[in-house]
Amino acid sequence: MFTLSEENYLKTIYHLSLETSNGISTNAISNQLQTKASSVTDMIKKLSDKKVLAYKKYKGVTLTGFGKKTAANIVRKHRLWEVFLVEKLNFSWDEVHDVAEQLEHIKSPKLIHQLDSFLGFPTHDPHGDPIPDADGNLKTIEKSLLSTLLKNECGICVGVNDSSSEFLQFLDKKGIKLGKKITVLDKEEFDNSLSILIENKKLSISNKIANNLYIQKS
Amino acid sequence: MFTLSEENYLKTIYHLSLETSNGISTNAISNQLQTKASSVTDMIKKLSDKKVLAYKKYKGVTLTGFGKKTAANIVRKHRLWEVFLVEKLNFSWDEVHDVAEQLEHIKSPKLIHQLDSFLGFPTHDPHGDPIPDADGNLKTIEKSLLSTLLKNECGICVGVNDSSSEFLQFLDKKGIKLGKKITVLDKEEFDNSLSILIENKKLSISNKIANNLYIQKS
DNA sequence: ACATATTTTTAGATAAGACTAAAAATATAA
DNA sequence: TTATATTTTTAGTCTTATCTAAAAATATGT
Repeated sequence: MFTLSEENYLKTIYHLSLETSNGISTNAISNQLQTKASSVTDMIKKLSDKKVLAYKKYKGVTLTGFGKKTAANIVRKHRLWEVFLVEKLNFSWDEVHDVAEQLEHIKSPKLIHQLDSFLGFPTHDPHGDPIPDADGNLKTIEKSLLSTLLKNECGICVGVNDSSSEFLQFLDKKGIKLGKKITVLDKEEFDNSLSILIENKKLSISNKIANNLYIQKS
Repeated sequence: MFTLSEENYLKTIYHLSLETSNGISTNAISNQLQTKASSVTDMIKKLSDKKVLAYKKYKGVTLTGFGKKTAANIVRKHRLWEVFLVEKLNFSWDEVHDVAEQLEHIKSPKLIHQLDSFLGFPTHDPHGDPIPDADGNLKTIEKSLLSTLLKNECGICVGVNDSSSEFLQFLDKKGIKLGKKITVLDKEEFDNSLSILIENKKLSISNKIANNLYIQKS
């Protein structure tokens, strides 16, 4: 069994592992968790004693198979709870993160199995992120940043790269929702801003926004 | 804000306060929480510094108004989650306690408000215990232990005194559920056992059982 | 009422998880 | 390749919540 802290480290290392194929450095972890590198070293030792991390001094860490599964299960819980909050309790997608951050640590296999069933076995959370299955496997879909689309290309909005409430509220304000079709009308060389079409409305989108919206090309 | 431990002490003291009108002794708390008396003394000091307990050395503690409200809110969360688990996730009433024990510590006023609404503003948990309202007020109903009923008296089964899974499973096996009408057909002087009628079936009930079932007389 | 028993508190220790400061290892650049 | 910068680890400290053992206060029984 893992403590709250151990679970938070595991989850962070899991997320970092999905972004890089190398080992995860002490500093990368401490940046993410807002702790000091020395605290990370301590925890790394504990987690590698518990067989969830492979660790060689000064060489960073990688998750073991067991560690990957354990971490994926925490992420699974987090995302299922997010679906619950949005679908059943009328939370908006920018309000769910902090609560799910707490709920993900509840220990009850039956609870998560029943919740999954109650929600109709969802495959993605409200931000478009995939929900790992009970074995910890992730089904990733083909998606591209909106900023990589060329003029006249189009696709469905399927996810966000930044899930801060500021960004999500900005999207709400602009009427940009997951599932909507987006067409790139024009690209501005000068500042990499885009002119897009969404639900018959023309919008001007900065590069910063386009770099944080995922599109499934169609 | 209160830590997990602080919340558990508060909740325990709250429950003990409902049973006795006196101050709560250090030993009573340590028995309930399975900790040592010295640990209780430490925590009592911390909680009285935080203004939730009134404390005089060697004299036991009582909850302040603020403490009572804080504790009632934890109990409110516990019982709402129990309703959720039984009504929405198909848990049985003997499976909910340990999970609710974890869920009660989730901090989100919106979550609990929305959950309450989602559940249709329930007034009692699956064991018949009243759910404190958002201000911490408890509405207690008139109820008596089955063992105090006289021959030929009857009433509705409205709660349990012992909510261990052993006892609850025993009730399931006997077909005794909350809401059912129970009539005392006979009382045995020798061992204080009862002969009762429930749903047209005659059952023999030991004194131990009758001492743990609450009846609303009718 | 006084000796004994019980309860409660104090004092000091431990483990987890964080920290700071300094040392050691590794990476980078002239 | 050698000096410098960066990263990581070690060593030691702090806080929270627990513990044991002993001291102090209160309660009980004859």
